[in-house]
Amino acid sequence: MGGGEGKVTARKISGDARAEGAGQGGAKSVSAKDVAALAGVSRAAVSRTFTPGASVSAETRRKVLEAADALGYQVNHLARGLTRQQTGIVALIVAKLATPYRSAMVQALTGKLQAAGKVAMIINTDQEEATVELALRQALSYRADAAVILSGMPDRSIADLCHRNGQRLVLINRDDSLPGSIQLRVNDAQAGRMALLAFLRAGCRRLAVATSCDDTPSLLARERSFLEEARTLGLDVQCERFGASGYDSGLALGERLLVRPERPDAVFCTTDLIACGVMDAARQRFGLSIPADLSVIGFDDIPQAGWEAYQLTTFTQPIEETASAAVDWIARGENGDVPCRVDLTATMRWRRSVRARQAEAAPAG
Amino acid sequence: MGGGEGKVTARKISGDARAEGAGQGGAKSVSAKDVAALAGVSRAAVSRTFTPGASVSAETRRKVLEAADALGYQVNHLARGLTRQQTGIVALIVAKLATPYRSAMVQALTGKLQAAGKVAMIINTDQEEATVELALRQALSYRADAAVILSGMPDRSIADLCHRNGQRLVLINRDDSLPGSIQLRVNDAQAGRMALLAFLRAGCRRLAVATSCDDTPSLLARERSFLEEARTLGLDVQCERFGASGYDSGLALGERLLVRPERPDAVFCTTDLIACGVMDAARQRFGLSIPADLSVIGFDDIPQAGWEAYQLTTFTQPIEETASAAVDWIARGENGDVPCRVDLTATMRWRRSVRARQAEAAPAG
DNA sequence: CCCGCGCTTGCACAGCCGTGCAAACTTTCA
DNA sequence: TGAAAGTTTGCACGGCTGTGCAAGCGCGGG
Repeated sequence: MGGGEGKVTARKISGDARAEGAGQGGAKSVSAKDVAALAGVSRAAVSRTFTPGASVSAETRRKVLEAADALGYQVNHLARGLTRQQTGIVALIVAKLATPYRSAMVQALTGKLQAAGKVAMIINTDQEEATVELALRQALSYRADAAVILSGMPDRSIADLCHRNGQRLVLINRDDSLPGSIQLRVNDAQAGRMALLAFLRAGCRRLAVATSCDDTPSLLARERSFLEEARTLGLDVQCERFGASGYDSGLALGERLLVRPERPDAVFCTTDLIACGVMDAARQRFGLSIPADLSVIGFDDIPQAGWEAYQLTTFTQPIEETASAAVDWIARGENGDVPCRVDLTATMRWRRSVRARQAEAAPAG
Repeated sequence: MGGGEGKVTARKISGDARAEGAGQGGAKSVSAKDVAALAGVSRAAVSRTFTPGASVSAETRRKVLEAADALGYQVNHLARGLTRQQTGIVALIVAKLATPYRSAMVQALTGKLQAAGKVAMIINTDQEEATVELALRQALSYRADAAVILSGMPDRSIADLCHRNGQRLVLINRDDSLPGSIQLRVNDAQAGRMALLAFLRAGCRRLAVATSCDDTPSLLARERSFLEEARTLGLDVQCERFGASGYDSGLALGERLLVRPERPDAVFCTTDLIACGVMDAARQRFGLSIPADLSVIGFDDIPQAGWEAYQLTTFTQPIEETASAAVDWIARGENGDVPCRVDLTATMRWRRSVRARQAEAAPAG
């Protein structure tokens, strides 16, 4: 095993591989060693060529790049992540990804992460077995730099585990505050109050809330703030709760609400999907017209809310801002252990699902 | 420290690690070495404990698991991927993730990949700079076991690169066949013909196609098969093409088509989103009623197609089957270099956007 | 009592990369 | 021309894991 040139690992790789990669199986990927052998330099030279700011002569660099190109070499980020503390991987923990709001958020996050030189790994918690805890452990095992939690809520002990392992946590609209994490929140409570006021100004009197059985903090905050504001003003509100927060639930909620003797003339839906269902129930099954007979306000401003068939007045989620805040915090890195909190605002988006102000002044006017 | 039933005191460790972590950054995660030290065994014993089928005594195993639990140890998948040939990472290359069809597909893929012990990495090609080539190189640099291409089409040379590096390719509805890859296709062409026949049976005579300027193979196949079948039968079809394949384009397409003197009474839309736009244009801007005045058929069967406001007759994408086929092929591994192709069928889903058969017999019998 | 056998366990190396350090080389200046 | 300064390069190690190999250990059988 002398230092003789018998160590030719990359036996005419260039020619062979170039000619036809279909040699056989070939599950082995090319490494820096192969490139070094082909270029006739040391492996360190290869490494330095791909490390910005390292000292390599132009000639060596050229040879290395040439060989790398011929072999199709890509630096192994996994091995690089071993020595560096950064893998560049960010785990996105999410359930019901196919939902319009969720998918828009994931799209924004993946795009911005990529622009920041990171890469997103999706961990799906749709199956019951896949709890948030399991998801976080998986993220940990891939040494993700950070994990973004879009669904569910991690146990405090698991969060500690992440923190101890140097994995930072981004909580989007979760209500607990954890060490070494950032919390991104939207003004759900304020939105609930604004919705109520909007209905009152429009002259609506028989108010209702349609929401799901999911106990997501955001949904609860929207519902509660609406109800509380109403109670403060001495108004009664019918509240109906059913199923998951999707279109079908909205349909069912609409039927339940509109069949009542005291038929509501305004429904605040905690989700746009629910709102679309309620609107369809009102129109198709009760022959009501919107906003003349029924005013509806939703939340999220999903694309469908802007469709001609709905023209739903709603609250626009600050998706881009949220994603930017998350990615900035992740990319910034190293900001100590103090939990950080960022508040973002969902702004009201007026369309045509709330009737115009009535002649008579609203009490809250 | 003798090994005499060392009941590991979790509290002490945790406290220690906590303190250290809080000291500064604490980006270091716990490794097998740490666990070995705490458990009083060799590092190899730790490794074996977490390797199914390896030889470890019950006693050692217990000590290791206890220590691992106390420290919150997770096997480093990245380092494991170094020695094994498998990283367990599968790259999903996708643009416009927020689209209903795409997000549903990604949800299905991530779920099934996870169930198969893999994990999905999302590479977003929305930005112009992020071409499919770049995406594949990134996948390569993370040593993904496979890459699933949902958008765009890789150059042949890049595909060769992947192949040479042992990265397998899954092409979903792409038209090129590449070495070491699997191609999943849907019967777009058949669907186009079926749509035409459905219109004819319903007694429609003034046929039209609404599609986008995207040159996705699937969309082209749907459009062309519809047009060709019509020509075969000696029928004339108006074809309008505009923008990207989203709702807004559908709205615009509807306006362009319906303003014509020869107003169509049937429109085949190559996408459900386009179909929803066309329907809304017809109803809101031209006061038409569907299906009495206009029949519409879409493609994809996105959730909105089933909403009360649309009740769109369309073709159901075999999303679950496609995802299963992809994941099965990926998990199966090692199936030689011969390109593989799987054909799946999108089945027609009848709803209420095509009018019932007219009394007079359609020419196509 | 001794030997062989099976189970455990530790050593050491491989897998891939980045980087400190020292040696070798090039360039510049006196 | 010689020396000093600066640049480039290779060696070797560290980061984390899996695993072949051989040694250690306990145990049953002759």
